[in-house]
Amino acid sequence: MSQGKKESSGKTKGDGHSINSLEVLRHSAAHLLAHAVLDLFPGTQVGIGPAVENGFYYDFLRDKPFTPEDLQAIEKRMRELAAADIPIEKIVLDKKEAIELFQKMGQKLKVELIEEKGGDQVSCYRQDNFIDFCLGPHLPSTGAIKYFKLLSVSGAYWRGDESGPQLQRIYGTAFFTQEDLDNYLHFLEEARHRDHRRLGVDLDLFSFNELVGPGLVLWHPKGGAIRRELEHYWQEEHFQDGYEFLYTPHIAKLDVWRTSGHVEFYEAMYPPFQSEGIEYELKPMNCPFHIMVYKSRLRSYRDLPLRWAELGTVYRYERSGVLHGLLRVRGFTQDDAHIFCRGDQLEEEITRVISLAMRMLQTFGFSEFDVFLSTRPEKYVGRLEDWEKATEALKKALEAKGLSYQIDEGEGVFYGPKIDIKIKDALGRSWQCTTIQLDFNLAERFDLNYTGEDGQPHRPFLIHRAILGSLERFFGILIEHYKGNFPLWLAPVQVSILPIADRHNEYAEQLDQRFRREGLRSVVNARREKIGHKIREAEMEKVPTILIVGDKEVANESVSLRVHTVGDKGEIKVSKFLEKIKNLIKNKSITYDF
RNA sequence: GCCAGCGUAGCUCAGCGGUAGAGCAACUGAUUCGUAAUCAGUGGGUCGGAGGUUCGAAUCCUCUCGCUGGCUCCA
Repeated sequence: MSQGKKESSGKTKGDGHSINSLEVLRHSAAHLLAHAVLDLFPGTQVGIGPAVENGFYYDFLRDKPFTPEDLQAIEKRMRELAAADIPIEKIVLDKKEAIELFQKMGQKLKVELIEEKGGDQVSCYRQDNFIDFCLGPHLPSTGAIKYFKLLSVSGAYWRGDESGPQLQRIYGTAFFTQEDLDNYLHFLEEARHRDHRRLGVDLDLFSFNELVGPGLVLWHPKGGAIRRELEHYWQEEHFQDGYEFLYTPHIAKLDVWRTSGHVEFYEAMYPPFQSEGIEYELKPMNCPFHIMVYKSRLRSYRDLPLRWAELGTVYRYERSGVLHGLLRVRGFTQDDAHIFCRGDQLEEEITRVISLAMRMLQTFGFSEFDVFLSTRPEKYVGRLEDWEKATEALKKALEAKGLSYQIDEGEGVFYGPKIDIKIKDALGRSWQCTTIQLDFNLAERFDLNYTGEDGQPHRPFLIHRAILGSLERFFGILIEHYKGNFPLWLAPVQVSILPIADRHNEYAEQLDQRFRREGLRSVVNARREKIGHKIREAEMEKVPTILIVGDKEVANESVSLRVHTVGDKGEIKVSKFLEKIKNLIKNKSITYDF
């Protein structure tokens, strides 16, 4: 995931070389950070310190770890250095000179960088006693760095190499105005409020358990209600789009993963286990099973395309440090499908998948998409002409849908080109969900064929695709996107009925039963509490519609409707309420518009 | 997996070498009430786990498990 908060400064338009750009400000802030660290902790070596999407960081090599108190002290020192308004000047040195200079300062990492990257002339920036090897540009002086904050410290490998030394990375952010900084800090705060791990506990949606194991999701009844709706919706959309449904096992003989090549190439496989002397393996993917169904009989060109979908639960050994709530787990359910088709059907099939993806994602209220087309990498399998044909089909399909997309040249996986679609959530953050991938590898390894018009065997194209990605992950994204305020059709409890006094309980129960018969998820809160208390409880549970029933409502066959986050909507006839709520649910309306 | 930080009641947290605490939640009783917290009482913890130091450990040390922020990884 990328934290795609939009820069709000307006002073940058991606122009990294304008002196007024946020990028320059942040890069200079990174230098200021390194300057402060060297002031306070002499002997520290500096790595690299670039501006990044939402701020900047600088990497340091030092024996002792930085503590939160150190961070505070560093920030204080930065403010002092900024207040001193030290001029930042560019100096150009001979490469040899530069190496000697940094060698003398004990900055071995910098020497390494200069040796590798520096030309005959090496550009450096100096502010007081701090000198850095850097292309620039920078602000004219440190005084312009006013609105910044250090955010966190973490480990980072030198040059991203796991076997190399580990550095300490200090993250911070900087803006041109206090308002922009405040907005960003507010955004971080808002993201914390929306954190699906927090809301998962508060709303009783799901949990993890130490005994059960890390990365293994337990869906609670309320999360289960949401999943059930997701699955129904998913199945209905796929049925309407001509898919058929498969169910396949969670384990298979290791041999199938040998044939598929996973044993050799896929790192996230769990270790196999033995039974009756045969090795079995938990499935990390569904593809081989679908392929085996394909191969269960001869296929004719008339049979194609075949669109086979499965909500298939797979298990992948993700390294312990990468697990993250529902967004990165070890057992998850892909909304998977495999399409077997002829070359002449390719473009049409891909277009259909894109349409389906757009339709489904829009249903959840996602309206902004970033689309990426990844093309053939250097190392690849399959025939060049198939790659070209498939890549062309992907492009044409995107163009047919009028989607603007970015080409990631050479970034495709080795087995085929692909389209990835990222959605933007309510906070503007990007999440990858949909992926559409051609697979020349498995088609070959499993020797897939169909009989053509000519009576000869032909290799079908195999498309592997997921729309939501995985149910767990998509659930997590939805929780954050809606901030737990699910649209009516997804809300675990849709209606909370609150009798004012005991004598209204019977009426409340009658309503509840009637609602259930209509397929609504409703509950009665007959606790002997004041109505204000029960309203508070329902509001905190984020129940979309709250129905208060007392003497008046019993007499009128009505309810008093209160809509979550909106407030009191007044008295409404039960039949009218039912009609409206059923309509909102049927339309999968994002808002509750009573 | 790596670096760092954190694990005390269901939740949020205090206590940091001398008999385990608060608020909320839960439970019991009273209250029968009209749009975001009625009052009173009660129960609840091998202080993540294991070992060690100490007369004495939630508190100090070691190991381990889990979580968090990153890195790396996600053919």
